[in-house]
Amino acid sequence: METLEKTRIEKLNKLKDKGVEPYGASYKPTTPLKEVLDNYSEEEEEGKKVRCAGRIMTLRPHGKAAFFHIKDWTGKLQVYIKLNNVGEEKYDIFRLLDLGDIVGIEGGVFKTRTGEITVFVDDLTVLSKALLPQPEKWHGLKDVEIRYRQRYIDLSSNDDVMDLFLKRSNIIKSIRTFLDDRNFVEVETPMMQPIPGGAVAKPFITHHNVLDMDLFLRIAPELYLKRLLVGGMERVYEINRNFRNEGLSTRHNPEFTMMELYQAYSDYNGMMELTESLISGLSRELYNNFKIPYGERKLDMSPPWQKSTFSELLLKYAKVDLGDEGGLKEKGKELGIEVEGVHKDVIAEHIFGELVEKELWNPTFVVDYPVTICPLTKSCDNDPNLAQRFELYIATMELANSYSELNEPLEQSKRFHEQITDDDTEGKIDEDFLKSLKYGMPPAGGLGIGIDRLIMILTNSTSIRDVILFPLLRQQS
RNA sequence: GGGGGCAUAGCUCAGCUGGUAGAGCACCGCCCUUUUAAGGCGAUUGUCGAAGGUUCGAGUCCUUCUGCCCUCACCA
Repeated sequence: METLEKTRIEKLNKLKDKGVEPYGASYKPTTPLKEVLDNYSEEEEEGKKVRCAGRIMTLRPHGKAAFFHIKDWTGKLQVYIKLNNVGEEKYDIFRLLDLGDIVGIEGGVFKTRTGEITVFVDDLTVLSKALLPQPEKWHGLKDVEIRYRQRYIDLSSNDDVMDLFLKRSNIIKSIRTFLDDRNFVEVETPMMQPIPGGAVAKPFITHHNVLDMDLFLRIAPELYLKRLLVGGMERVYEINRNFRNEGLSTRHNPEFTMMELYQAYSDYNGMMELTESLISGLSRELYNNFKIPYGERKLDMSPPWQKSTFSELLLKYAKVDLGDEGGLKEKGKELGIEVEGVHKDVIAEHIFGELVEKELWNPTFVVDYPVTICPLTKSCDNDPNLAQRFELYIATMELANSYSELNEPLEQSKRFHEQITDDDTEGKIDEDFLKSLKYGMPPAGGLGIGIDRLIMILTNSTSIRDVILFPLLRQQS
């Protein structure tokens, strides 16, 4: 409503009339509010002066004095302002403040008779006058559409949302530390690629004007990271966005954050160890426990994690043998899956998605996929039809994907060309990548972890939109 | 794209079988110098998502559209 804004603009002008600059410059140094609360001790700190800044969240005026809470991203602190103490001029300025305004305060710390640590204001500075009101203090902001579209209000009014995104940042920091400790280096590879590769997905297309050249937002960094292996960078990782022009759901956002890493002289077994150590370690770091809540249930992240082969699980939950083409087709038809002219392994993959994934609750490594659906993966020594690949499932979600990387150039070339005729995808092969392999890529383990999904698991969020600051929504008309 | 649900004040929500649009908080005015969902008194607050239709009369019933949520399909 317009009048709410209007009355605030009037107050803004009154502040200006009083010579107050309502949009202050720097205000330093300030003590984080949590620190004020943590450091307080009755004997020594009574009356100790502090300087703090934050947004006014509650306001309880009592005529010639008032209590209010200010909030910063560490916590909430009560402030007491009294006419006698700050003088009429300051107090009149204070009277023009509203919920949502950002102020700086200076004063002595004390405890009220109800026992709350409070700052007794000596000086007050207006740092930002808010023209629109914050959501209601008691219920906060619940409307998910406003929460996603105007995340700034969500963050400022819902503490748990702020906590979650700070947690997200810390998790990613921990991942970096973990990898740095294992001597990985972080790199950045092209987000705009002339040939989108490294995964099967529809890309976004964009155009470079000066070069008059179509480019694709990357669907995966894989082929570039492997070039770095060829170049001799033995342990590389990248945490960055991938873009896939496909549907949206509680588990899919068109741009999402992926961590991909490659470790020379390792293989998918090495990647399994790394994955388990990383993710179980994160759950312990966050919860001090391997048993963590997710949705209505609990997840048991205690290592070692269960390991099952693709075909075992297919047999167990779909009652069909990976080698039984007829059985797979029949099962596929039952489930309404396209089977005509489709390779049996692709059918198996779909059946797996339909019947097996939903059973995989606690962390499970699914290993040894049919090689036909793994064009970038080395096949198993004891069975050329199986690939040295695992996918990690947690809470029925595919969370990670890993291979013993195929480093044989001629075989890689052959698989690319076969895949193209099969899939009729974009029809382009990254020939430079194939060329790079001919210079010799060390055997290596590769791993991709969907970071948003990992954050979902670790923060008990059931929608990917709750862990992405600005999820994609339709433009409002 | 298919199926299901939702949209009422700035926010959180009521609104029954169709009969003059409500509450709490916020906002506005007055009182109040240790309160904490401060309190007391008073006043205001609306394109009921949009457009059509049925009806004497629509927030309510019907149709279409828009947006969001869930779900299925594609995928990670």
